[in-house]
Amino acid sequence: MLQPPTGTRDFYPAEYNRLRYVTETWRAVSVRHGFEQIDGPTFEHLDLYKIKSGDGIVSELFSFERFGGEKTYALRPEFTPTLARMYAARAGALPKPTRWFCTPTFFRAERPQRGRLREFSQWNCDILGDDSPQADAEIIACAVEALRALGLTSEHVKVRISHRAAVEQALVKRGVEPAQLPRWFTLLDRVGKISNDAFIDEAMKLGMSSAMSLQLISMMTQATTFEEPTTQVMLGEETTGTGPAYFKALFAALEEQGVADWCLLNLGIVRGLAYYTGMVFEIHEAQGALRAIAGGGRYDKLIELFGGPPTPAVGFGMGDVVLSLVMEDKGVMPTDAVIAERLGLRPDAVVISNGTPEADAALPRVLSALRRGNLHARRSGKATKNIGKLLQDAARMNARYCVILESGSLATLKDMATGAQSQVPLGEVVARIARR
RNA sequence: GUGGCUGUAGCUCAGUUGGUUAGAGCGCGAGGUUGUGAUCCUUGAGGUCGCGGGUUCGAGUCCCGUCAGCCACCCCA
Repeated sequence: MLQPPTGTRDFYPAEYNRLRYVTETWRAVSVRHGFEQIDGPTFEHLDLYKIKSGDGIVSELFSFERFGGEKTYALRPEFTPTLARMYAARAGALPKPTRWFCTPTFFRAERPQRGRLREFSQWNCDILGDDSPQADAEIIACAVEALRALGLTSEHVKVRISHRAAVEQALVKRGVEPAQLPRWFTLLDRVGKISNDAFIDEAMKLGMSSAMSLQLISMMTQATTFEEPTTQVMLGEETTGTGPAYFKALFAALEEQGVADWCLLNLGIVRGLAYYTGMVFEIHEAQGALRAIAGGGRYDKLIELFGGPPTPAVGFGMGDVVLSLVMEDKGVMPTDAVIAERLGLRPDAVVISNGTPEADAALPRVLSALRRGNLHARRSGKATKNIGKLLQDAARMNARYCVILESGSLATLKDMATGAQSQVPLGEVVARIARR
């Protein structure tokens, strides 16, 4: 049997509904938070992705040339370059701030694993043209509210927040030269993955004492709430100037938006490469299982890099794969029937015949009258004339009503939830089932 | 991309030290009984045992390769 390509998924109806449940929740939450939906091409010029990520990105992409063509394209592995390109092209005409979201599919040529596929859906939410801590908090709150809407709680998942300036400050304070900072960020990203001894070895090669390194490890691995004294001490000690003031404002805004209890300060969240300029965050399962559900932060230099005007920006991405796994692990993924109902897919009526020629003849007419009346109407695909089995089929379809045709003019209308039945002339069936 | 584990029906799994036409439950289809979602009875379809080689008189079972899934690296935009 032919298999789908590595790391891709077939979506049969139940799986497709689960995906839609997630993506439609993303969309609804985005709209409620004042974001407008956009989209771009599924593939871009390969060079677009080198601008932000360098040549090293190429091996992670699905890139291709058209037969006989000369240009090299790549399936989109992320949205930010497209967003930056689109924003830069019309920056002068766009409102400040601009709030955009999208929920498309992306493609990465990585080796698949649990929670990591080669094709996935990802929600992106960005605020462009607003450099305030309130904007940072709104971005975090929007991500959290989607998780809340999907049934997750602050017990299930945690937002871990860091700030590049705070981490840089901590490094500089321990004698690190600014030119060495990129190498340090790479090393800090490995805290927890390599042993403390291995970390200290590497740190000593970069010229830091083991005592200082231990302090650093401790700071990077602590995840504390904002109220905790250690947090205040850490922020007071490790950051200067706007640092403590920034976090105070951020936390106040998170508090105002009712998501502060989901959030922790964890300076160990470095978020890989260098285009983040300020606050960075990741959302993880509370015990640290799986990969990040979402990640994002502030990238104030990126729009310029893509040829636009200087524009502060903050945003995040949230993929469907890890999120769905966490929802299933936490038992908050609704049943197929509940999802179908929430998506508006529950049949209003299933029409069945009692097997007489008159009723059989009336069935198609009743069915199409219901459909013309803007109702979701089905018939059973079963060949049997057994009323019990046909009702069972209607129950399986989770229909609101079953219309049992008794003759060419009369039907029994059964409310499938209550079991209540009544006799109804065929001409009144649509009106009786119509929702008010 | 590197290394390891796994692979029997749509799903969950049986399948003796290699031995006849590879099984079960659920699900799916058809029929029967009861004019009401249940129960029960009968019955059908669906597998070249992931795929391809090899060893053997004989391979679902052993070996190699390959593909896919999972795990650890890597990466995480």
